[in-house]
Amino acid sequence: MKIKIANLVAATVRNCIAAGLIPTADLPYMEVEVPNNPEHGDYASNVAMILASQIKKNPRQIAAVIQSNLVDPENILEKTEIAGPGFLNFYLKESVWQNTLQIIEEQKEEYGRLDVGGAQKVQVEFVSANPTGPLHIGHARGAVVGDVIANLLQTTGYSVDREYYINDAGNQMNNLGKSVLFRYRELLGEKNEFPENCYQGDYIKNVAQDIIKKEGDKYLALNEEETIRNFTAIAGELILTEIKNDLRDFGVIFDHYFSEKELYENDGVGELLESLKKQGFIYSDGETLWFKTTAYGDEKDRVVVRKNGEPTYFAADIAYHQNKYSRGYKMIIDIWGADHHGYMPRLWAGIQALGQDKESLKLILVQLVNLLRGGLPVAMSTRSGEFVTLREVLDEVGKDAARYNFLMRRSDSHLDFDLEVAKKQSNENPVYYVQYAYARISSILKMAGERDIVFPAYKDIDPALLQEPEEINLMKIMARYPEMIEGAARALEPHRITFYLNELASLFHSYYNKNKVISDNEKLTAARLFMISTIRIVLQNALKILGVNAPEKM
RNA sequence: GCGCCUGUAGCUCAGCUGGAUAGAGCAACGGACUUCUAAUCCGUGGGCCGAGAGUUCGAAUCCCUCCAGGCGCACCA
Repeated sequence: MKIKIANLVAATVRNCIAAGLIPTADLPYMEVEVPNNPEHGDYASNVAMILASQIKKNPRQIAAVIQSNLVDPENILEKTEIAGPGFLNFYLKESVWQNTLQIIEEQKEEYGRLDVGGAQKVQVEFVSANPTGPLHIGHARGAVVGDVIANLLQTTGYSVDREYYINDAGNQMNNLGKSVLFRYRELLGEKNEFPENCYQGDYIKNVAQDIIKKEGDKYLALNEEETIRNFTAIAGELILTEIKNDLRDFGVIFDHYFSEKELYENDGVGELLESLKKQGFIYSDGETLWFKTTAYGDEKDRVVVRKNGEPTYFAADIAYHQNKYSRGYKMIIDIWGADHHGYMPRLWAGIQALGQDKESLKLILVQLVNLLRGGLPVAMSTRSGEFVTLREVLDEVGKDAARYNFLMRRSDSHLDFDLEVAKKQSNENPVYYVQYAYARISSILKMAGERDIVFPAYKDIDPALLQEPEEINLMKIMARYPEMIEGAARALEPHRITFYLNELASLFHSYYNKNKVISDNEKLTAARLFMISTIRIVLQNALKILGVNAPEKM
């Protein structure tokens, strides 16, 4: 709808320029938007003011010229007004809004599905936590944000893959194996001091226990180095399986798990460094190899091969991103914890050295979660093993409330997550507010069925009966659903959906309290049943993108 | 010291990439269940948009300088 108005304005301005009514000017970049104040029309445009500054004329005069020459081939305008400093306000015919009821009913779960992406290949990489311990609350936010961004892009016509990068190569994995070995010995009665830099969490004991159960004490007699390698592999495998299970129960399913280790095994890193060296991006200071990231705006160059001959994480990461591009992705989205922001210029430099456009790699920072319980901070420290796991959050507050809570804020704003509030089934918890609207509609439709009221077809209702202000507003906001989705997808901002849902649910609850849907008036009942059914469709489509359930009953 | 993010109602946050009189939820206060679900609704109060200068028809939004909080500044990942 917004696009229709924009096109209509653009066509009019072009006509006016061609007819000499407006002194020659470029067709400006202009805004068509929904005004804050509904008294300013359904849509408003600032063209006249933009043109005014270009050609130095009174914006209201220009607006008047545009207004009197408006072309409206589809006859959707009720009236237009010139207001304020020179806004053009457009009021649309009610039939336009009523017509969206039919569109929604016809398209059902397709309503809001767009093809702005043109099937372009996109990869979203997220979570990517080291398999050295279970996922905790901090990973959960990134998991939901990544998942919903992927859903959004999918629904707007991109071909999306979700990928998890397994950092299974560094020395933190070696520490994991070591930690398990210590617990293993401990459980088998050997006394030893547990080293500082090892993982303290109870899950390490569980892994050791598991090994004892399956293979007994045979590792006590074996070579330590080899045992650590074995335990690393076993523990990594077990923990990764747990991570996958947690994510699955959180509603997050990945298409690929990409192993850093395989990158080395296939010599991706070595080949990459070789080719970058030929292009002059790599130099040696005699002991280490440096990447000239300053060539692309990084504040200093970065080491890619250490003194001891081992490539750094950064080297592997460039190779990884080269691999991504080689798989044909046109847009690559990485979701990171905000504590990694210092790493951004480095990676952008890396992919530009590969000949890729900086714009093709979107780096999204998700701020850390501030975990509370009843208003008081919950202490968290990974190393000591004191942290709230994703599993505990799932058990305590459930998937829907957890996901919704993480989606209620812009991802670059800090988020307080209060376990007590998230768990409460009350008005403090917005997820229920939205779900309740869905359940209420379902309940009304069910009631209508029980009273043998046949659900009407669009041709059998008279949408002009929907004259209540709340009804008009409901139709308007539903008509804007696709625009909201497109905006959220373009900006990669999932939180816009929760705000939209809250508004739609609020309008519905208000309407519900004021009006009866099922009444003695058969025609009115039919029209209202039809409308609330379309509300239910929109609620369902939006909730589906969020990965939150839409319950028939609550 | 340098860099990134944040600063909007008592609290938690939106504000659609520069628009018109800055909005929600919670909390506070007062009302509405014999009714299609009260996990709801209706009403009332509440603001130097961190501060100061600047850009222009127009700034919470953009530029600059400060102030405050968070996070980074590895041959860790």
